[in-house]
Amino acid sequence: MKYDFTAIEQKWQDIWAEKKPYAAENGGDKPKFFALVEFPYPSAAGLHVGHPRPYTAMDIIARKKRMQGYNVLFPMGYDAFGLPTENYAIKNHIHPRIVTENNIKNFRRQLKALGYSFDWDREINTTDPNYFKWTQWIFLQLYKNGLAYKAKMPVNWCTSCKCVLANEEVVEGVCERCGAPVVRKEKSQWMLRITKYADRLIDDLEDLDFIDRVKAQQTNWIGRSHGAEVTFKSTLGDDIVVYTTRPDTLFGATYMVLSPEHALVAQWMDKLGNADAVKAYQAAAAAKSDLERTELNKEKTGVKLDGVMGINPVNGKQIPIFISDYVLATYGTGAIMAVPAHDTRDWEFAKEFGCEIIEVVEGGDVEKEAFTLKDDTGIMVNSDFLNGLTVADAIPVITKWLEEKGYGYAKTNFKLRDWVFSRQRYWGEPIPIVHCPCCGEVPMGEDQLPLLLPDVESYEPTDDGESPLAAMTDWVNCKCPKCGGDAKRETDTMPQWAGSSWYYLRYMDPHNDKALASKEALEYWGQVDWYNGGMEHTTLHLLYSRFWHKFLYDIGVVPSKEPYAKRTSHGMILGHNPHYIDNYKTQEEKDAAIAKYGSEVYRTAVKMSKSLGNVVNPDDVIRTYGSDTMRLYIMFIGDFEKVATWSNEAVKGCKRFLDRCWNLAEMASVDEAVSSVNESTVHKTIKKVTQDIDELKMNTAIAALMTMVNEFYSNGCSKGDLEQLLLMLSPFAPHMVEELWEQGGYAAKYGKMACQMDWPVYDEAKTVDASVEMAVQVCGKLKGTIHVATDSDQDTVVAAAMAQEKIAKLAEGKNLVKVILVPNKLVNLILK
RNA sequence: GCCGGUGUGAUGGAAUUGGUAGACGUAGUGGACUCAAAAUCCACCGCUAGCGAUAGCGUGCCGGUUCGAGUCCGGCCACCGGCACCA
Repeated sequence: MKYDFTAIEQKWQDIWAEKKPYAAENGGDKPKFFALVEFPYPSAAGLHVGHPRPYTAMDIIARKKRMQGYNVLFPMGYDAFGLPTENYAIKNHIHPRIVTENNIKNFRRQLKALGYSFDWDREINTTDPNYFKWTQWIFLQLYKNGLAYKAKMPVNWCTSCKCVLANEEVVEGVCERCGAPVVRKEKSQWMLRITKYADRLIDDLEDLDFIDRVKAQQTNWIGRSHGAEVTFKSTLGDDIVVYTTRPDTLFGATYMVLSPEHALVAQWMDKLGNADAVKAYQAAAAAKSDLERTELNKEKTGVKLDGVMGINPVNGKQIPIFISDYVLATYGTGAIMAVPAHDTRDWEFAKEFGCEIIEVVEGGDVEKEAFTLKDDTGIMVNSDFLNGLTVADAIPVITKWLEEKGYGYAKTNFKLRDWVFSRQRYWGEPIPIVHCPCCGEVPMGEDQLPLLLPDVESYEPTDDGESPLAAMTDWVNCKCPKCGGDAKRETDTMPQWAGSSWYYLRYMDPHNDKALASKEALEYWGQVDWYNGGMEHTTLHLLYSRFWHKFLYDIGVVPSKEPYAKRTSHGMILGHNPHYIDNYKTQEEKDAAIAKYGSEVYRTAVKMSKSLGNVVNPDDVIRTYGSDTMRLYIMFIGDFEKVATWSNEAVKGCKRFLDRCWNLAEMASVDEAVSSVNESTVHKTIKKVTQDIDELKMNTAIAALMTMVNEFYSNGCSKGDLEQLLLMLSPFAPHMVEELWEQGGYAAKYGKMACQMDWPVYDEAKTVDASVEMAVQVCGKLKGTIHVATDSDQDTVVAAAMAQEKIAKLAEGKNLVKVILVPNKLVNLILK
């Protein structure tokens, strides 16, 4: 029999579609297990080889859990709102709904071709009105609880997408998606008060089984710092509130800096001796894009305000006030006290502008550089009642003093900002708010949801920053839900992250039209037990959905504080670099490549991209080798968490392995028991594979299966041996296994598919061999090996070692002073 | 600058967490089968010296702890990812 993978894979995919062995029950006696992978954005390009990596890994886990007796929920859906679809639609004059439909069809076909054990009856789509009805419903709850609000503020504006972006979507001053420069623009925007959850989003990480780098990245992003707010007076009588993490250094504050946008600057303007210079600086700062701000962060610039001084509350000293764009309007109070002796940025500024530098912590040379250590090594000086204290001791003393005098109080600050939640685009969930001339902002009635998108011809973005929906007057004009008068709809839509912030809940009860999911389903499934996804979502989707979930918990919708019990992350799949330096033969070609591509030429692997021509299409791999080979290879490629480079050569090894398994079926003897020669191999392999799958070490699990097959080839193989192999292989290569299971008569024997069988269990006693090979070391150096009975005692082992000619020779004329025995592993003889 | 991570043969990667470094795969070499090739099967495959048994070296670099270090500690170097004037 030939291994006709194309026919076999189609056959079993059809059977699974019909018999639904992967359907999850909402209840029952079995323990539940909710395995989740990030649902894809259905792009026009189709599935990339990067997608199958996490999908296959979680599929293997889901399949094994099912075989271990769990009721497994392993769902799939599409995160289908978003700009690329809209841009594609505009370019090709096709409605985004049609584009989305086509893309989803293609994705579904590709996912099914990979044989994933998704419960397809639970498929969801964020652009389905029955779905986004509940996205809008959650928005209304956020609104009613004061967590959604409209505010006029400077926002990130992508010059190419013509749309605002969240802070999380701006990377190094450019748009995360299209790479165009991002500028700041004053706009009225919908905001979500994620900052209210900042503390909980950090603190609750502790109890979660998330990989450390995810926790660290979220903690850094939220950026909690502890310090104090201190009120300085100005000589004009105003309060200037600053935030500092170093209240201990207050006596070293020799000047103040306000951000150029600070309200006091405008207030003081007509009293300033140099108003023109101040205005010019403000204008220059406002014109800078985020990119320019980050690029220009070396040289400190600023303007001193003539005619006003600050008064340091600890000593009444008058100190100058500057404006400078190194102080951000959006963090803390937008104003700082500058302590040049102990802050690098203040020190640089002070040197530039000739400000006084007063040392208040001993230990550095503050004329040469700022001394910034905040630990116990520094002792306070020049600080009146703080003198002699360590920094750590001084902080509570000064904080208490400030509180007693009414000058300030302890304060915690965060880098995290509220989430800019509106987008000036068409292809997103409409925000269900009505603007009424009499009643103001009015939320739509929940019974009016979903608020559908208008079906129109043109939905192109506008240059003036208005949503394309604004031009659709029939849709915009409506009645106020409160007073019934003429009103207008909100025309901005929600960002792409809205639909994905709660999608895992919908899988629990995807067809419910009364609630986002029933109470019973939410109670039954509880949390996602294991969620795998990309690191790039750590401070976007993953953080956002934790925030929404906590809110839903607070209003009693969900029973758990956190959505995901466990989070793992996969590395990217790279392609070969066509411009790698060794690909060029002559020196001239190499030099030309370096000139053209720079340091890129030194990388062997790079991100796959159309322009580099190194993209691997899963469809091609499946056509050539079959999807079982594709699944096996993408798991065998390397450490799951690290980046890996696709190799068309190495795929063959996995195909060969499956061929060998296929041929083994014909070689197997009729004996239905596990054969005695293979018994320990089989039990060892069960142990190894069972453990490795749970730890996401699919590469070594596959290696163990390969080793076992190699053993079968040398020892011979019984039907019983083969049965164990098929069971263990079934999560990895489900199509071929089902076929061999059927052909080998196992299906008839048990009346079940392989995927419905119990996962094999090992007997610890049978994993040990009768004899072992042990290493013999002399003074820690390997000198030979011996074969002894398993669990031999020290005397036996030493005797066996000494019986070797080479060891005996080394021992000649020396005393055996010490023996170190690692049972069944090694013996180390210390000879002197 | 701060946070997180990585560094092992020609190559992708293993190593039960302090115990025989290089499992498994790819590439390569030799052999069997074949008119031949592919496929398949068997064997070899870290470096240096030697016909050989063998000896020496070997997990980015330097040092330390230990009977024993890829693994632990101290100090460097290189690369990757994230954040970045956050007071």
